[in-house]
Amino acid sequence: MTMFDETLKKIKRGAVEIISEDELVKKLSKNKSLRVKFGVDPTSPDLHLGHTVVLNKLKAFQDLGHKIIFIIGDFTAKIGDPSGRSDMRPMMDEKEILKNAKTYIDQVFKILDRSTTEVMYNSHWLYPLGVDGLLKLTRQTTVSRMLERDDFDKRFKSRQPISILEFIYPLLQGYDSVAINADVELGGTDQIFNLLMGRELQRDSSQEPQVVITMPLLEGTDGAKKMSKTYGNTIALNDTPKDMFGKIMSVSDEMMHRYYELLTSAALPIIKKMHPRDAKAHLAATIVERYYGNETALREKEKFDQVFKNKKIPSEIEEFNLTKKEVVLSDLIYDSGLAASKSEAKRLIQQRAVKIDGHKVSEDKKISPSSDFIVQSGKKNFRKIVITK
RNA sequence: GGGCAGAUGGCAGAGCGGUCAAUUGCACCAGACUGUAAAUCUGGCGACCUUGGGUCUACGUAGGUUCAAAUCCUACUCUGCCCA
Repeated sequence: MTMFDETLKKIKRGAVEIISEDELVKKLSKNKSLRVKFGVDPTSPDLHLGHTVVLNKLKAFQDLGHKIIFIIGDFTAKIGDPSGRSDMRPMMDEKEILKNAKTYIDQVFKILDRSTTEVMYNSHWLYPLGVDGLLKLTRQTTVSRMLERDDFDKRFKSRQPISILEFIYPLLQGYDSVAINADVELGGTDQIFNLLMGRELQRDSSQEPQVVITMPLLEGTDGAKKMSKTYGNTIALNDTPKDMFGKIMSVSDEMMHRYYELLTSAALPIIKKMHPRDAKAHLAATIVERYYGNETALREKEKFDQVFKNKKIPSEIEEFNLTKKEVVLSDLIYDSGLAASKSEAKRLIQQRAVKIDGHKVSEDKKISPSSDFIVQSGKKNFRKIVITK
């Protein structure tokens, strides 16, 4: 196998579609550094493992000596990408967008190499574009072409609203490619339409159209929908090591293999032979290690075993200062943050989910503790109650 | 511009004058079991209280009818469809 074949193999690994492979080969064989575009709209402050599927691929490009153009869609975030959506997005506040953008960049560099990455904000060219420029863009495509899109088509057929604004989104994302003269653009499979729009607009501006590479979408912890903040099924890069580990452990056995496939380079046949619990623990440790280092990963694994396998009380527990001499247990549970409301606290007691120092509590009652103690609600929530006067 | 239909809890979606804090599914929480926070089964799932009971807030918004409204009426807002 030649060096070139090796390179191509690295790029193709895991990719769903490359449009077109011939063009990619042509671009690669020029032997110059390619401009690889990746854009994200900072609609929420956290990147999650779903994003890393593509980020890992970007890293691969980077390792091969290419330049990553990381575009923060501060302008497009205001519109909201309709891709894969079944409803309209709310318009976002500019301040919030910029705040999110900042945290995005920090997180992205947990994976990408800072020195060969260029970060750009698409408001830099989209604001100056103006209404004239925008109208010119809108002439490049037609309503029926837009309606060919699966997500729009579904919404149209199920009589859900689609605003004109959403039609404009793909044009703006496509224009980003023109603005930075992209050679390659990466994205999830749900992005295919937007990515292709870039090719079209580039052609209209007599640029060489970008090669489009799509990566699979990672399902969230629920195992059904794609990982997305809106569904609340994410594992975020900014999650604490504990949450990250725990969330991966809560994934179904079936999903675990999918995560292995898309997030690690592990050999799948070997994983399938492992005991599911051990395989999952290994996956969790591998991913935590990537973002928090080897030591933290080992520590989290130990803590997890301690709490869930051996059913012991964890070594580190959040503390709550109790100032009153006497307190109703349900109030204490609510005050210390173990329950969202007093009703819920009472319910937990009724369901025999509450333990004090390891002993099940059967009814709500006033307690007047003389020394510190540990309250547990359910299997995973602990609080150390510290008496303070 | 005209006509018709719709807006219900985190989501989907019942209810169409009192028995509705609102069927059901998903999500979520808990219990049992286990190989883990997998799977499965069971229970719970607005808030507050003097808790086998009571009070308050909630079915797009604002009013109205009624002893009583998510359910009827009016206006408004938003959405879809049809006509122009």
